[in-house]
Amino acid sequence: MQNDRTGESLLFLTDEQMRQGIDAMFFAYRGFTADPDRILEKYKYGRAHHRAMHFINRVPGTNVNNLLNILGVTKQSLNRVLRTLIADNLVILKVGSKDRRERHLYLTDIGKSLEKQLSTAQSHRMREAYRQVGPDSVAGFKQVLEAMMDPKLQITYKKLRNS
Amino acid sequence: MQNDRTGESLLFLTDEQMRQGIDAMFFAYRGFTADPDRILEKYKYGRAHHRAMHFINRVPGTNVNNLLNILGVTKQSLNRVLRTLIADNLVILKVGSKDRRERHLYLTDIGKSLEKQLSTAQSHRMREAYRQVGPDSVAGFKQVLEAMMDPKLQITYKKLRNS
DNA sequence: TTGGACTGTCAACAAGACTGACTTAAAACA
DNA sequence: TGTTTTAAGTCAGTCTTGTTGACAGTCCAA
Repeated sequence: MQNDRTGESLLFLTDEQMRQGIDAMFFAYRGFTADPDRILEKYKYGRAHHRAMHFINRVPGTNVNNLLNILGVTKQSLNRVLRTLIADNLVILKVGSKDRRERHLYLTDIGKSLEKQLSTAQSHRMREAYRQVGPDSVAGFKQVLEAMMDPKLQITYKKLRNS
Repeated sequence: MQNDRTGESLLFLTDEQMRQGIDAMFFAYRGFTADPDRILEKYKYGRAHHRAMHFINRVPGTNVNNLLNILGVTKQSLNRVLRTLIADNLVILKVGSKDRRERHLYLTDIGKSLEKQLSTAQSHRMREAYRQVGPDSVAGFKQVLEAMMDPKLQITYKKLRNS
């Protein structure tokens, strides 16, 4: 009764407290995307291009289908973005050697350098936030985020950490 | 040297660790929006309508300019959304009594009921995540989110908590 | 060896964001 | 009082990013 306040205190989370959490997610996500967005504007790319580059970098050689599952968009939506990235020589396609239906995606050196620029900007804000709050809060932050994901994406997320 | 690991351990956050944080924010935000999105689809509304309703509920009687600052979109963008919400009798405008140029925004009873439905769905996932990780992690989660906001939105966020 | 399933591409369209220019009404100022 | 500023709404046009549906090439198993 004294300890194990976990269940107890959380049972009494009010609507107001939950709404504050919603506010926080919304405002924080705007901060999260703000810095890369400014860079992307200069290159006439959008957030979709950033996400594609981010995850192609995270999973080099991924095929299109796998990337679709990670991003959660339709084929056409991704395809439009990939076409411009390929045309601009930021991404290259390689036909699968085992299964020639598959296209494997890689960042070129130019692609890697833009991705680096974007992730540096995005990480900078996150790193500064981490520094302000300290490691224990950071651990809590990641735990809540992970618990909020759809189960399938939770698995994807764990795979990204291990690869 | 033993304690005060704050600076020390965070100085050594690798690129890989930061990229994991980026993955986590992206996947968690998809979870965050997934449940309301499913409800909104039934009513032929979008995320923009949800955000407007959420913050009109948070700041009843807000004027349009204030809502624009909170949402971070343009007048035209918000106006399109407000027009449909007003036409459908989810939101009402009231001419300001002090300054008759201003329009104050309120949810109608119908609006409140849809907002309640959306926030219940969205809170449900968050509450479950909170329950899984416990109160300390939740505190850390909120601290990091707050630290990631733009300074202006940090102020807005604090105001929402106090009102 | 052929029919079904799978991988990726392309065309057409819709939602929701943006900019820029303009109007109307009301308040503030000088 | 008359001019300027502010709040809100509107029109027109564009861009990004999402959607569905049809199609082409490839693999594999009956």
